[in-house]
Amino acid sequence: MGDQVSLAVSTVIFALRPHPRTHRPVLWLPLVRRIRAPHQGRWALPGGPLASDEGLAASAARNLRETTRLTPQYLEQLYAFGGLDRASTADERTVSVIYWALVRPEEADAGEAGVNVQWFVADELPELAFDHSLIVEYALWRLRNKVEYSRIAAAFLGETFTLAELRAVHEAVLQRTLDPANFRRQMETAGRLVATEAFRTGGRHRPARLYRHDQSIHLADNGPLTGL
Amino acid sequence: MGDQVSLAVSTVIFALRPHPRTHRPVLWLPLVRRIRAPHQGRWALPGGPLASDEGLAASAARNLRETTRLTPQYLEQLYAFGGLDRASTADERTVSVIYWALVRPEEADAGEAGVNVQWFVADELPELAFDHSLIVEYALWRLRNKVEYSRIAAAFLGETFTLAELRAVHEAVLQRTLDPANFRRQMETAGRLVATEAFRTGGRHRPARLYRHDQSIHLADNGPLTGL
DNA sequence: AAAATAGTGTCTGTTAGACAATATGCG
DNA sequence: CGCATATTGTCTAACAGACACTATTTT
Repeated sequence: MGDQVSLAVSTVIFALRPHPRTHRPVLWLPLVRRIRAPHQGRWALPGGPLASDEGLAASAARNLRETTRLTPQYLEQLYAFGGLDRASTADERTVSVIYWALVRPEEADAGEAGVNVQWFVADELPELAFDHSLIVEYALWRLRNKVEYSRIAAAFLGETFTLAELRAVHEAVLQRTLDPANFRRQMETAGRLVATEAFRTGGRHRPARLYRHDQSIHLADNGPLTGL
Repeated sequence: MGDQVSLAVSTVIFALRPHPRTHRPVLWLPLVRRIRAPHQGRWALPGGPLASDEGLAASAARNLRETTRLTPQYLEQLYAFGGLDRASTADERTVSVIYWALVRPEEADAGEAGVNVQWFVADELPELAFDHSLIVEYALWRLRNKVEYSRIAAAFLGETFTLAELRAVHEAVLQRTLDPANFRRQMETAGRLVATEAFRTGGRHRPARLYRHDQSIHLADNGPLTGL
């Protein structure tokens, strides 16, 4: 005994914020500084051991709330990592179930929650603890993939939004500009948007119509349980 | 104490075999009859507790070998299930990491390995133990999805194969007929096939060219580790 | 020659992308 | 009015699917 496998849950939390230099919206994520060995002092994904009385997703959501004071708009399981090579200085063996989440930073924003928590631009991360650099890379790949065929981008926006706002989210995630005309048609063809009668005014230009997402369509597959 | 979470690994194993009535190739999978409570007597996915000295995928492969005497041609993680509602009569809490695998039944075939192991047609399963019916449904969905954009179908075939053979695999997985002309062009366009100089003779018709898969292309993403 | 599958050609409808043109509120 | 973005229109290349047609081997 003593060689029991322990189970942890960690989460890659994405939010959209302006880049400090370019001021264009980019992906950020919060990391936690490790205060004990192994990898003491390095930045790591927020997470912790799975409590015996909570589900995997619930554990991820709780940890997210404790780390950032935010509520996830979207939460999906990413992968379970359990290789023997993970814990570099290990008597103990840990399997980590990783989730990824999208949040709206507006809500509690710069509260900067915990003292050992700091937000980083997702594409400019330091070397992380354990295999967390690899995990973040994979989560980014999944997000960039999924934004193209699901209504996941909604998680970064409010109840209603203009097509330009929605397009800005896609552009930030995909890191390339999109043709406004073609983007509009793709969204219309996809049939996930519902036009409202309201318009966004205030710019020095023609007001844009506000849309909302069709609530009758599930946001995405949160695993085999909810989605199809 | 005593409320520790235990970790198990189970695998959905797919093979192609003729349907007992129609004789057309369909998906089969092996199940194990439970010999103890809970769900005693019901059929369940092969699996077992994770040994502390083996990785998750290694555990799945070992269990697959012990259950079917077969070597997986393809193995990928499906999902980690850890809801509190899983174990129906539980003092204990179990999180299951599920893998899915493709095997070639020709190899050891009707050995029918263990005495409590039986193969079933994937679309004609009885009610399974725990949430395993849901899990199989999800695995089928993943397989049917993936066959359309990866070279996963290769796992059901030998080193070389005709386009008709490859098409038969796709048809069996997708459960619909495919146009031979269009299928050929799609495979050629995808660029994953390499034509050999050999032909398959023996039918009462024109011989068909044999192809092989481009080895330089990874089979698929076995998680973030191998694939991209 | 007849059968049967291998393999090619052609047509149509849909879609992604590039880019031109028009619409309209705001300063 | 003129700017800036919203919104619509048009054209082309690529692709999927339906289906006709030709090629080649076995019996």
